Amino acid sequence: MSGRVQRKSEARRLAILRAAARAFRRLGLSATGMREIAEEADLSPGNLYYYFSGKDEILLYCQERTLERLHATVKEACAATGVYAERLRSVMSAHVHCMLDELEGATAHLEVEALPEAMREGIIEKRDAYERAVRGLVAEGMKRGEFAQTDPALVTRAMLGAVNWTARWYRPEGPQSVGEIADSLSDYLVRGLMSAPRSRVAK
Amino acid sequence: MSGRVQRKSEARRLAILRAAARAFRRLGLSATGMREIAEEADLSPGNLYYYFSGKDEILLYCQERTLERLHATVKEACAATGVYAERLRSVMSAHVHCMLDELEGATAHLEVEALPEAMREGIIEKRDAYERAVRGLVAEGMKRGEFAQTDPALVTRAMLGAVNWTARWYRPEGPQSVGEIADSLSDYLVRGLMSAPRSRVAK
DNA sequence: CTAGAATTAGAACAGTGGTTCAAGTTTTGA
DNA sequence: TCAAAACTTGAACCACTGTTCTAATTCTAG
Repeated sequence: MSGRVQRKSEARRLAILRAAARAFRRLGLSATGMREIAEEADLSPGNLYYYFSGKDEILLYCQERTLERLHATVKEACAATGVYAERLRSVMSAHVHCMLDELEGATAHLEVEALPEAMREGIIEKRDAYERAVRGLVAEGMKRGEFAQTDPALVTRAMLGAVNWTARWYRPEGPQSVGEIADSLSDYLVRGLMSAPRSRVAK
Repeated sequence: MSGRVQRKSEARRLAILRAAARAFRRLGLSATGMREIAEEADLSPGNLYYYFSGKDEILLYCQERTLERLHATVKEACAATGVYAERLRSVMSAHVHCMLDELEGATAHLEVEALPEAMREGIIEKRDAYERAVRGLVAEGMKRGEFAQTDPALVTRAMLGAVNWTARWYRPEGPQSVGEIADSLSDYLVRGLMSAPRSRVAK
């Protein structure tokens, strides 16, 4: 039976993708060459081409994997019940984890422009779908009066910018854990949506 | 007198830097080669080396210029009087303008890692000084009770992330002007700081 | 055990992009 | 007007990086 070998090969592909994601996160996308990916995945540069057609494809799969994870969490939040504030918080928190977690943290999806024209379309569609879903939560929360009335698109982009940006400044050796960052950050981002009476509390 | 020619040369250097900043913003940093910069600045590739020692130096000056502009605005806000909410809003708004404005918009400063080791230090110092100043406004607003008590560092990074991210999605042909984006965005970001009683307004 | 498939390595190739250079052209100052 | 300085050019150079290729090694199935 060839199922065995195929499964093993599939696992290897995944391992390479994870290694690539690590390398991208550590060195930055443009600074990470095939040789670095090979090094991180423990195989020779030429061997990468047995599993993937090239760097572009590796990048493509990295981005797809991450976007699918993100989409899964927001889909869950859409289906959930409860106040929108809590749902949005969970999405933002998961997003932070998705980028910073030791093992599966990924940042390659932030640079869509690095993909060749032909591959971009699908990724952009997925990314937009995610953004649309988040915006849906924001908009619905506004409609219900739970959030203040503002431009949902703009606010959504602001939130996503803030969480995406964590990849730039987060350092594992820092004082806060990923979980703490995820909590505080999502807290702040959702608080800005609240339609609380703007009472200015002096002193 | 050689003052005349020197002044003209200096102006040319500036024009090149602006052209480079435009190219960086339009094509992305790593996708912008010396040849593109030359094209945008209307001179030959080789000629760039008469004014700058290389691409690294161009990038360095681009980043310095932008950081100095940013620092100037936050310095002003620190010296100003009035509520901290308003001061912070003005800083965030200026930051957005600094990145998106038609003529002087710059984004190269977002990629410090692209600089060679030797040049990084100074830029990082400037960048951190800016961040520190913004954080100072946030922290002081908290101490005065104007803002809710949270981690100033984290919130500051969230705000900067949100404004920096605008460079990724802003399109000049979009429906909103840079000014509108700057206003709405800084509004949202500061609202999240407010220590309003968390009254949940139902329905 | 062995033939064939699957996998791997490492050298060589090719395009790209930063940089250099020698030789021109324009500008300046006397 | 003329020589020196300032400026400009375009081709050539070179290191780097994605990729290909061939030969070797490992694994699988009968």
